[in-house]
Amino acid sequence: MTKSNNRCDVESCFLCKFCLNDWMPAIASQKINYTIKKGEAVFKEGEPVAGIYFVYSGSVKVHKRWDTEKELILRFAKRGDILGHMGLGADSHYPVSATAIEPTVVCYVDMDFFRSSLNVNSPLAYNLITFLTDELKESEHRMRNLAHMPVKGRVAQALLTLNKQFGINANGAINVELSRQDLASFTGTAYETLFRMLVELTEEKAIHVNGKSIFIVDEQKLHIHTGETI
Amino acid sequence: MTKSNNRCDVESCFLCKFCLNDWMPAIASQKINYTIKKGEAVFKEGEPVAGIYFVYSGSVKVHKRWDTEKELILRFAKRGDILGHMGLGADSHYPVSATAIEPTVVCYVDMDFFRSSLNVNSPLAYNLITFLTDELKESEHRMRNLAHMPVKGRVAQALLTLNKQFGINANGAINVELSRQDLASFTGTAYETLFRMLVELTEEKAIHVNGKSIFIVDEQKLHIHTGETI
DNA sequence: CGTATCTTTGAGTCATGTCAAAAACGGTGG
DNA sequence: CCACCGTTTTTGACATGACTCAAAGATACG
Repeated sequence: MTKSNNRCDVESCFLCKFCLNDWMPAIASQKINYTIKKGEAVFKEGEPVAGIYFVYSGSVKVHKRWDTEKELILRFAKRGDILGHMGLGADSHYPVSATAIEPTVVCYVDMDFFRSSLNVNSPLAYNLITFLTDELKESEHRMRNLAHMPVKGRVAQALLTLNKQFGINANGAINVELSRQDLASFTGTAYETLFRMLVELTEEKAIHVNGKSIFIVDEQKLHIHTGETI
Repeated sequence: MTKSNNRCDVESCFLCKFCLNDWMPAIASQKINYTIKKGEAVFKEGEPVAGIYFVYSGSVKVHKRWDTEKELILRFAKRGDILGHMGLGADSHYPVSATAIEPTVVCYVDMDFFRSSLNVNSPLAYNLITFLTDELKESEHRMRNLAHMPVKGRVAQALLTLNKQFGINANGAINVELSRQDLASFTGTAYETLFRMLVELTEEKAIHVNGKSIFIVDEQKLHIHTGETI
């Protein structure tokens, strides 16, 4: 995790939207950039909260461990996304870990400073409220799916989510390099089970797998398993 | 759902904290009270968002359905708690239902009005941010548990949560009247499975069941199943 | 006192996790 | 270029936790 002072300017980042305005130069001056290697942590579960991060480039997985050997990946963050906002709550320890899944640059703002910015900048606060609400919605949605949706549907759901979040690359494959283990953790299932499901979905011609690349061939067939209308 | 205009004054409600101040009489004037019968809905999944609710008395379950026959109870709300804050997000439809589990009075504020209050009242916005963050934390915690924790542990966890939220009554039992079906839905399991787990926990002398009442006898033994240090 | 609802128990099935091992792959150094 | 080693993928067999279905008690209710 190496430090630098590049300014960042991300159209989709709601902090940037504010800190680039003339009337909020204070935030910009507080920003620090960190470069993070693949597999390296931005912060770890249980650590005291230092600040809040915004992804400038690369991608990060946000995960929570269970029983030393198992983990659940809660979400992914890419350019423009926030990390560490859970540090805003009552407890001053991160309840999750954030680990880069490819070389990543994040922009860091001290939590006290961010907190006071919220108090003087209501559009920023309002944007954060909308963001948190949508996160909560998504989280409760996935919670219900974990409770009631069979694994195959959850795999389908995970692929659709990744497709939406990362888009497709030049070849038409979902544009993330994600290990099978991580895909399993994101689905909330065992490695081998995930594997079998990918084979089944391939046989149904819903997806096509080539090495690490995954292509969504027929979105409708995935939706059948999620049991959700689009 | 019958309408009235009682003023409410709930120490633990963060809206009340603001709307009782002289400088925020506007909110108070906008509040409407609704009386809701047991089993009646405050709002239903899929309905267009009208406003935000605060529980004045009684208790409400917040739940999300799956497949017509199954549901997951996400949380409970009692005196002072918010309902319908998910309406603050991008989509203008409630993603969950809220149903009274006992006779309840809620206080209603129109969403547009609440939104504009947030813009002019930064302490209110800041409080909401803290609240949403803690909700999100809790939600992701339960998400991980649903993915990895066995049912017995989740039952234990559910009982500990209920104990914490509702406290105990004069007899020492957890102070909610909750159907077994609802307890199962809160745990994210089938009715019969929940039942067997309650029997097992009773045999282990971790809890004691008497009719609908549940007593926590040995909190430590419950914690063993949740696998979490206190 | 009959009907409906909820509780309790039993038995069977199935999905999913676990374990183990073979096969394929990728890199490294001689 | 090849032999070697570590890692990831792939497959098979198995164990079991949890859900389903069904039916018998119990309790509430009108």
